[in-house]
Amino acid sequence: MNKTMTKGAAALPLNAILGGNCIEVMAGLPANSVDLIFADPPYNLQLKGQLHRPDNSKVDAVDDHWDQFDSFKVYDDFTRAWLREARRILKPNGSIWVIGSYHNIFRVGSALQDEGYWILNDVIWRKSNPMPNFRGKRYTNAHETMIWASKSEGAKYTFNYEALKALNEGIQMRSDWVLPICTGHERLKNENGDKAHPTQKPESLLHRILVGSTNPGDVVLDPFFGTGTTGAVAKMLGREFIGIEQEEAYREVAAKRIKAVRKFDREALQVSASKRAEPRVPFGQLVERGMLRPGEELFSMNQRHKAKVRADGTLVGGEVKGSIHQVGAALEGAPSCNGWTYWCFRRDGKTVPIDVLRQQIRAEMQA
Amino acid sequence: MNKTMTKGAAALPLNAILGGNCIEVMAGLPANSVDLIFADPPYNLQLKGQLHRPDNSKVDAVDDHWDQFDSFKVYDDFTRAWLREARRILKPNGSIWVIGSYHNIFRVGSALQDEGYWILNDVIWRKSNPMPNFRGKRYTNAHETMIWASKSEGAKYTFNYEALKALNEGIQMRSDWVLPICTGHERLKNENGDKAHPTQKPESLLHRILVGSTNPGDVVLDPFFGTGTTGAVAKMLGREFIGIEQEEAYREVAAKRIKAVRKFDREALQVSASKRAEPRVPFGQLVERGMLRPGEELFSMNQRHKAKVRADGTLVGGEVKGSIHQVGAALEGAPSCNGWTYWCFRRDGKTVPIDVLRQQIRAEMQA
DNA sequence: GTAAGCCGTGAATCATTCA
DNA sequence: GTGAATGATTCACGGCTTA
Repeated sequence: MNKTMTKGAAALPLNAILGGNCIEVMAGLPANSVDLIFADPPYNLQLKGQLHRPDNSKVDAVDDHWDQFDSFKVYDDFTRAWLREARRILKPNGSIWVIGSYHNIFRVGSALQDEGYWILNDVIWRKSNPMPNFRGKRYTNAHETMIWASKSEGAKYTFNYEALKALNEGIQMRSDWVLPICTGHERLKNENGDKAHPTQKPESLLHRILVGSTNPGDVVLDPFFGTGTTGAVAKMLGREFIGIEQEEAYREVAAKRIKAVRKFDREALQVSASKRAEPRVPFGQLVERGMLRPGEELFSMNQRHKAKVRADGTLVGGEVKGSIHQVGAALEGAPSCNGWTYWCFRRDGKTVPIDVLRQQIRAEMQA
Repeated sequence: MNKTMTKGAAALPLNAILGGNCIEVMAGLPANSVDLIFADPPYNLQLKGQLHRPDNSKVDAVDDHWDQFDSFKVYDDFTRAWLREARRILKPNGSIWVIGSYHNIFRVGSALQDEGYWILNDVIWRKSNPMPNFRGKRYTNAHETMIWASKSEGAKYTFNYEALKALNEGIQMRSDWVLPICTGHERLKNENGDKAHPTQKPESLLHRILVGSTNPGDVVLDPFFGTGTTGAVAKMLGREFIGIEQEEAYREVAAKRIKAVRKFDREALQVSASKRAEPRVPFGQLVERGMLRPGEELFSMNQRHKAKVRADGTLVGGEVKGSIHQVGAALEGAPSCNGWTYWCFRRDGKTVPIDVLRQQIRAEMQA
């Protein structure tokens, strides 16, 4: 299953789990090469010795001067360093997801903005079965926060709007997702029955992220791979993955897990497409093909206006001449108008939107 | 109703709305004197052009001068300055709530931590009726984030656990609160009918915060008072308030509003628990959660039709694609169809209606 | 009087292609 | 690169009008 893809000087190892420090490993990967990054970085701000400064010098675990400020400083430096490498690797139209809790997410969000990413949404994972607060001293910590950002302002990121709307039964997907935490058979265990990883994320979370922000064949990088939830879901959904994980024990669990995953069949991976992707049909073609006759009258959806079709596919309505969109906008006094859904024609006493004719043409094109 | 309370050198004006810049005004207030701070600072939205709805009406966006900042640096400096003064004024066991969106909340959260506050929870306000995303380019922005923090680590902050549990029908209050946005009669209007303030917060939000984090008689400071929601709810609940607001027009509206507020009598607090309809469960969630696999076949109740599940929660049955309801209706030649009771899946040789899976999810949600 | 339907609106970083 | 043309896009409520 492993492949490599050559991009510029360095090669991009696909469907592989790489060992080592994620900042160093990412530094060896080619620029502008991955479509999506999902990152679940360490939350704990008291990591001390486990963290490296951006220059890779180790933080002294027995430093007497260790205090809260140092702690934030080191965490911020670490965060900025990995986010910088991640951004270099990301394709110009790629996007990143980062998950965290109130311990670290504000540091991460600020760093994302400072490094030039452009935040698209913050999304709340609302846990349907969180651990209660036993001491009754605070609110039940029932959610985690995810940040979705593009590489830069104005980038054309992937967002499968229709697919997400379909996932949500026809209503556009919101920024709060109700999903259970990872338990039961999905939760990976060691031989001794302990959980294999303390913060294993549910596959449902990655499913929604990958369906929404990638297309089949896209490359997904996870720099804090853990037990490989990102890789497992990527494989199911026909995406390529690259995992980076420092701990050998986790790499082993992840490799075994992903090996057992079956990819969904091709038909199942097809997802509701956006109308923007449909081929463009000029209105004039309806006239050329005789679906509408020059001189025929069209009526606005609200029955308040009418216009006449001309041989070149423009309309005349009152004083206004122009495209179906221009005439519709002018008659309504609106800044814009979708002529396809605005205008109707009459056949056998019935009023039919002209969009029906466009759909006929599109159906023929596919056949 | 106004009183003053002398603390050290300066006097603490109670139940007053102070004009001027909040940083300067706070600088004139005595240290360690207020029990709670609620702050709804400018979000720094950075909006570009005009946004239209699909019906071509204009979205009345926040374009006020007070929300404009030249850069993150300027915004950060402003944030740190007011948070520093706020912390000085706060009693050692007091706490602070700050609300924001992804535009600013990460800056605010980092600043809180850097200034020495200790974050207790981040709390999500899940809006039951948010404005949709009109262009289909992102997730519906359906929530805002609040941060609750004590003055320092180890402080003995107020948390009325039992009162909140009672508010939540006997279940421990979680970090996500579902509340509607401020509309209807509660929304303050100018004489011309326009909204008096672009971002008025619902009283329900402040109600929960004040019940949870203060006791009767406590002093609540709001440095971005706006139209005085904090003051109004504080008065209802028998707390003292101090408001700071730069814009005279807002101060006038707030003063008038608060004057009309009556302190609660017990009876008014009794709110009939609204019977909620059963929560809607999108079919896609069964797929995301692995209860049904993409590619798996479903069978109609009458065994006459079958269809395949796709990754986005739509079905393919013969030539027909769409939701469980749409495909069921099409295959039956019926105008409509309840897909939940129409489709079945097979497990261990048995045929089971998919509605069983929905009931499982609902049971989890209620637990 | 009541029910059904239309209209307005809310903290929004909200387009893409072709000439 | 710039500007014009095409044409895609909304959920939950509250208030008011009409039947």
